[in-house]
Amino acid sequence: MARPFDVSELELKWQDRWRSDGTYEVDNDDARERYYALCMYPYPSGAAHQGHMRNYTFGDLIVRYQTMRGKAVLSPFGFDSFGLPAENAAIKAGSHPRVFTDARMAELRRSVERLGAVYDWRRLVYSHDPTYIRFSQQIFLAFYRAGLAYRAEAPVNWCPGCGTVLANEQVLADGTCERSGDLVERRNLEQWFFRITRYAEELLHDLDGLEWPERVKTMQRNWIGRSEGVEFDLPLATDPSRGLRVFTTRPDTGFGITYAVVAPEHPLLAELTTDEQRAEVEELVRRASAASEVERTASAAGPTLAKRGAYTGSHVLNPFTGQPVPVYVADYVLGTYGTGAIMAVPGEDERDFAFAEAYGLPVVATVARPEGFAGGAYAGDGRHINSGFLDGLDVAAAKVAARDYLVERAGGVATVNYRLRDWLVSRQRFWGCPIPMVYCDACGVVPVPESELPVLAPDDVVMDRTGQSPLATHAAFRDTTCPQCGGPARREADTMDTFTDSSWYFLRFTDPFSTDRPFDPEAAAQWMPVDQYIGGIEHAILHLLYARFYLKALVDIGLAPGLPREPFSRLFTQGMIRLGGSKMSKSKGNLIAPEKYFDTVGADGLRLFHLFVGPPADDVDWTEQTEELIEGCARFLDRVYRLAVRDDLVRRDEERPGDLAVRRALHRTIDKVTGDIERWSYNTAVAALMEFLNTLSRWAHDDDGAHAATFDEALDGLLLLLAPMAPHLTAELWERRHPDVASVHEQSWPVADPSLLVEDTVTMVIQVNGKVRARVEVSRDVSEEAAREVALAQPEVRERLGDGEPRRVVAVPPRLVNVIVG
RNA sequence: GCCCGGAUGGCGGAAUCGGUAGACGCGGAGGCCUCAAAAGCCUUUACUCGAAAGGGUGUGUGGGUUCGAGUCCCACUCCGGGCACCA
Repeated sequence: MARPFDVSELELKWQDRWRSDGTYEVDNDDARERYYALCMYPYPSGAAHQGHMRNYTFGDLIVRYQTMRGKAVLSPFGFDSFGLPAENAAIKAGSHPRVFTDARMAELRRSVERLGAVYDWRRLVYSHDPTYIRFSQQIFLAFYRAGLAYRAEAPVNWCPGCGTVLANEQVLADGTCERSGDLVERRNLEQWFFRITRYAEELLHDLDGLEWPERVKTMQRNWIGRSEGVEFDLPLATDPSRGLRVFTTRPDTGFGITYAVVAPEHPLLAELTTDEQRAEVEELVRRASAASEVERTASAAGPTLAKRGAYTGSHVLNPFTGQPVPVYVADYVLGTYGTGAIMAVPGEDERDFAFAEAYGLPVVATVARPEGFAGGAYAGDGRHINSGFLDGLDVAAAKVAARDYLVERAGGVATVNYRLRDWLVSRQRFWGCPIPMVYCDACGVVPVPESELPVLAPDDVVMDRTGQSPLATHAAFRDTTCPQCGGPARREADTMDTFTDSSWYFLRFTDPFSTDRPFDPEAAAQWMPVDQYIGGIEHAILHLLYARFYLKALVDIGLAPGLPREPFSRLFTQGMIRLGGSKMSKSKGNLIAPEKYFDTVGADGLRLFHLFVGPPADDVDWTEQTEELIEGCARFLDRVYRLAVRDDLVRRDEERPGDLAVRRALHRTIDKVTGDIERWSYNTAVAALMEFLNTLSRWAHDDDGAHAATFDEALDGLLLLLAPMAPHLTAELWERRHPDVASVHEQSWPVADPSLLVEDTVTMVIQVNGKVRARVEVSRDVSEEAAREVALAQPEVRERLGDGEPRRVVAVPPRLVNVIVG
């Protein structure tokens, strides 16, 4: 496609200028109003793909727009540079992961700069920077001192063939290792946890004050999973003085308890299991320990369920009826949630019902079914039946009465339970931030003194084929002396989850210069919270929850005094780019590199495409047609260029009646584009600019010529509105038109003149029985009466009305009148 | 399986508060310009019946609420994201 100008030359010229002028560098003592815009820092997978381009196009639009609105905009860039892919690549190449990672970071930075996205590069932050490692470790130690970090046993995926721990991603659907094909085992290891559950209530509560997409807040609420209920004892049939502790949110259904289920990990299981049942129970426990949690909680119904539970041979007593009910063990009950045991009410719980059906257990309905109810379990509201003293009460009232009964008679305690679990941060890997702990035979677990930080992984390692972390076997790293007693000690060989790095990088951006602490709290307080955070919907839960936890904890333990307790006041989650039906990512190998577009349609063309293709929150399917859409966007930019540079335009001084319409169109466009940018509707903002260009060029090419002042106002307005979207072309055209004035990006964002926004007349729709039959021009402030009269006078209405009177007339002036006849 | 989304012309999408369905663009058709082509410009384009005027149908499926539903409610189908060690 032939362009009327040299795209690359033009764009590179402006990118050089922005870099050398430091246009988008901001200092911490900037006097302007602050604005912190942030795209989630990327994992450096290599040269950018279209998902990155989309992300940074949105982010850069905001940076430039807010700058034109007069703000000091903090726009930093960094890399989430630790992680599994680099380690895998290093194993494959037999090199050090840093070599791979540094190269990929440079590549990605080049693509991002070529897009024309502007950052304060002095503030670059990346996870494997020794300075960053040092402060990540300092924070870990502070968490440890505050009791927020502790050790406990937790299972890992163990591949016996590789002799190493696998990530969930490396375990195939059939439970085998993707590398060796061996069957993966679950093995318990002592590992480090962060006590995020201490903040469960606050993490839940504070969501209310955030300007986040509702669905992300809903996902987080469900993830935290607060439920109010009762914990109580089901007395053992053999010894009623002892009990099986269970948690339920439905104490009201207690009369319907027909069996109980314990998790395979439950401490009482061995005792509950009778000799006749032992073989069957042990078989089930063995199978369950090999399965992942998703597998265990999957497919609650269906024929496979029959293989997923076993009778223990024991009974407990239903505290409501006093009747003995059997105790089962089943894999879908998790040891980590609640008390690891449940009371089963198949009448009101679908999974209990499915299990009861599979094992031939009785079902008792304790809530009256609505008429026509045909299902098995009924979870809705209704009057209680078959429930003794609860009969006749609705669910809410029965819950209270049943709870009081359990508190009195069954050692019950009203409790709040959370689904959220503590955060397991240990990773048996090399390419991550080392956990700064030492194990001494004499002193036990000893933190590395802060003066000895950072603890860095050694460089002289060979990433061998097995993938086992070299930290565990590297003698010079492993063997150390105890900071307490000076005796021989071992270093912790595990590294931290990379989510720990991404949980505080946005704080480091506010002050990446401090060398004695993670960040200066005063500087951070000036920028925080992030005004606009942008990233993929796939981060809706984990990253965004961990980062929220980190900031709250940092404030509480004194590392971030004066900071708000929430990091991201506004969040936008962009849709993903899909190619062939799945997410575009390096790991899937379905990438479309942006480079080829830089030379043809330019960064501006590609940016405009990402803005125009659809709502930013929606997924984009990359298809054959995508190329043509991109060309269309470049075509629009060409038309802007030609209109701006043409010298054969007839410029006249006297005004004509049609000129006002162009000014009105301009101000309507200013109003529309500004509103659309504020509400994340970039696709319609671009459409409005295209529409305005159509109006403007049609008018300017008219034989009468263009009124000079109107033309200049309109074209300048167009360039200003387009500047955050297509920054290179608009900078160039602005400079040609105004060589002595500051750059378009240093101009103020245009403001619409309200007097030019109001129209005198509007189109009113006349409907008969809800179908549009006529349209009439009416005054904006037409009265209801007048609207009604106009409608009834329309021939299309009279024709359908005949001699009769309308049954009803609904008038909504000045939009429409609906005449109901017949 | 559980939690969260989505579905509108040939295609991407618009309709911001329950009030004109299809803005804007892509593609297609016709034309202008040209020796010709590319580029550019102009007209047209939901489907359907009709020569036209005009009529009917239409926002994944089935029901409901309403004067009026793409938008609200109920039930479903299909597609996508997350499920705690990919990031």
